[in-house]
Amino acid sequence: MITPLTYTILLALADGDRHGYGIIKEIEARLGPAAAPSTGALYLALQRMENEGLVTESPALPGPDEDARRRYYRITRRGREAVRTESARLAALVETARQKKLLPRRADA
Amino acid sequence: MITPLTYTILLALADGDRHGYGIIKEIEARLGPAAAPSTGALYLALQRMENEGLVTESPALPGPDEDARRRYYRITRRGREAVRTESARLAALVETARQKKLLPRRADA
DNA sequence: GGCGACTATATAAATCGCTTATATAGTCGG
DNA sequence: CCGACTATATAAGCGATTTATATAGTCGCC
Repeated sequence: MITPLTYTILLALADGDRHGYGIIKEIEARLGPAAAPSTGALYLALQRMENEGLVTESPALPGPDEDARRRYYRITRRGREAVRTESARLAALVETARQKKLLPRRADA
Repeated sequence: MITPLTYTILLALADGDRHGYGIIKEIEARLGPAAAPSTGALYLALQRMENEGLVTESPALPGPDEDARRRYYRITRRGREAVRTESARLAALVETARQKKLLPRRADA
């Protein structure tokens, strides 16, 4: 089981490479500011995830009109497997929550 | 944000009081053996959750044909709020995963 | 008659990830 | 000139889970 932060980061990287700060912005945009990790949590998590083989630093360098400090990350095959597996697990939890009437279901009570 | 284990336990208690071991069995039945916590994790989590006001020990005693060692737990109003809020958060994550094509959507590619 | 598996609760030690705080540094707007 | 934003990074501390262990009754199997 991957951690919630690991999952959120993998989800942010699922549709394209991003740099650390850009990951935070992607999470804010998709899930709201409350879901976004602090910089401390993010960069630590990226290091750990690189060691675990879930992401790699991409060789791409920042373009001339981008901030030169940026470091880009890419999801690996293992990372994609992990985010798929975890997504299925969460979908099962949400389905259980619906069965127990904790969430509204479309066209239902 | 509640922890994954806290969420799973609250979900198991959402539709009725259960004793500790019964919570494990409920999780196994709904989500598979891999999702079930160890006894160590469970009883520690129940203590913590009782301190946080998410569950209370119910005054109900085991019936004559039940194991006398059982201790029953009930979800509180705060616990129910917490599990609802977290369910909505997870549903948003799953929806994002679907948008990023990490999960099949019913009648869709 | 003993052994393993199941039911049932509980605690201790250790690990590990996150939180909070801090550091550096350039750019932009008021 | 100061605060906010972009951007990455590390340190110290906290807290939850993992793993291991303990106790104890019942049941089925060999």
